Amino acid sequence: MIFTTKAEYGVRLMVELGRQSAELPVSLKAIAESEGLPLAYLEQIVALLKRAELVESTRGAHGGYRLSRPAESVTMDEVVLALEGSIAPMTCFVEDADDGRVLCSHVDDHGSCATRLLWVRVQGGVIESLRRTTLAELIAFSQRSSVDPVSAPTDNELLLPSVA
Amino acid sequence: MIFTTKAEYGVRLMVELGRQSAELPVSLKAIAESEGLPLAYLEQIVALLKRAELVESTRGAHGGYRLSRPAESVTMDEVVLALEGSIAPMTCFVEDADDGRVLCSHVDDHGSCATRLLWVRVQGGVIESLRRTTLAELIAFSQRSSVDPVSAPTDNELLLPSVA
DNA sequence: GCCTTCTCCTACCGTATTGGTAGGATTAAG
DNA sequence: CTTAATCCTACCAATACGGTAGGAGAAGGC
Repeated sequence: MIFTTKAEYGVRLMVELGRQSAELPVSLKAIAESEGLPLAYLEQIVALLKRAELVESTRGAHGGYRLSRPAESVTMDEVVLALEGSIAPMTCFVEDADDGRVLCSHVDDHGSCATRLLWVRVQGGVIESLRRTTLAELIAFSQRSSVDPVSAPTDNELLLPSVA
Repeated sequence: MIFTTKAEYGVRLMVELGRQSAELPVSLKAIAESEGLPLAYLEQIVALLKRAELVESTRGAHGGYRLSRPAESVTMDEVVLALEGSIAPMTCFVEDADDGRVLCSHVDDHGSCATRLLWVRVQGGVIESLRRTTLAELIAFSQRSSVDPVSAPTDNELLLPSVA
């Protein structure tokens, strides 16, 4: 599995925020109910989004969360990165902050382990497909399928960005 | 993390097999020693590769494993799929064998959950980057960097297939 | 004021998966 | 008949995942 439920719930949370008008904040309770997700867990997840400055909050009664920026300018690699912490294909893929070297258990024998080429490409593929997708696209998609479930697009259709 | 050590060790195992001449089999013990991996664990992993008919084995003394096909014709999506079982971005991404429908906890309210668009694209990105890479490429890469560690290519170089 | 509705913070916890070990049975070469 | 290998299956410790629990602050409504 590539992503955990943090990414799943967090993205759905962002979509729900985007469906509302950007002015008045939405409470987590409302989102938890409409999405059928546990409130206490959503609280932890939204904290990650706030730390990344993807959402803003107002406390107290009638408070809640709203998007910091318009959904069109939010790319999903930002969102998923904030939620998952990193997008690494493999445990050994921990970049050292100093020199950016990729650590690997097999680093002493060869210059770099044989699988490095592969994981770098995979990581690139994931990040690129995330970056090509904006939050606005997901919001449009969710509205489309909720209004008319029958017109749900095929997987092939999904692979092409709707904004060419 | 996208992949487990099964994929890591399994790919390295395939690379080691490819480095040898394809005729005489290589024992797991030799690979375990040269790669510094636990033998008993490698046995389980190579069983996955054998089940997928990516390697063949001969039992008894002087036995071992060898590639079933030339490394040029082996794409890494086959290998990783055999090792990991599936390449799914999310828990809800379990295709039912019957109708291929993607299950999702949120499937009852909307036609499909809002994140489906995103996960389909990510899955496509991963599989595509795996499929563009052949085992032969990894073998060539491992020989290159073991002979001359200094000439290790940059990450940008890695992103482009060496066979255009 | 003070009650309610929110965000915010942190500690805990059951369960499943991961990353192995252990022990043996089977097969073939010398 | 010993040795070197594949094969098979059960077990196990640690970690991460997916939450719960319980509260402490902040802002409106009355």
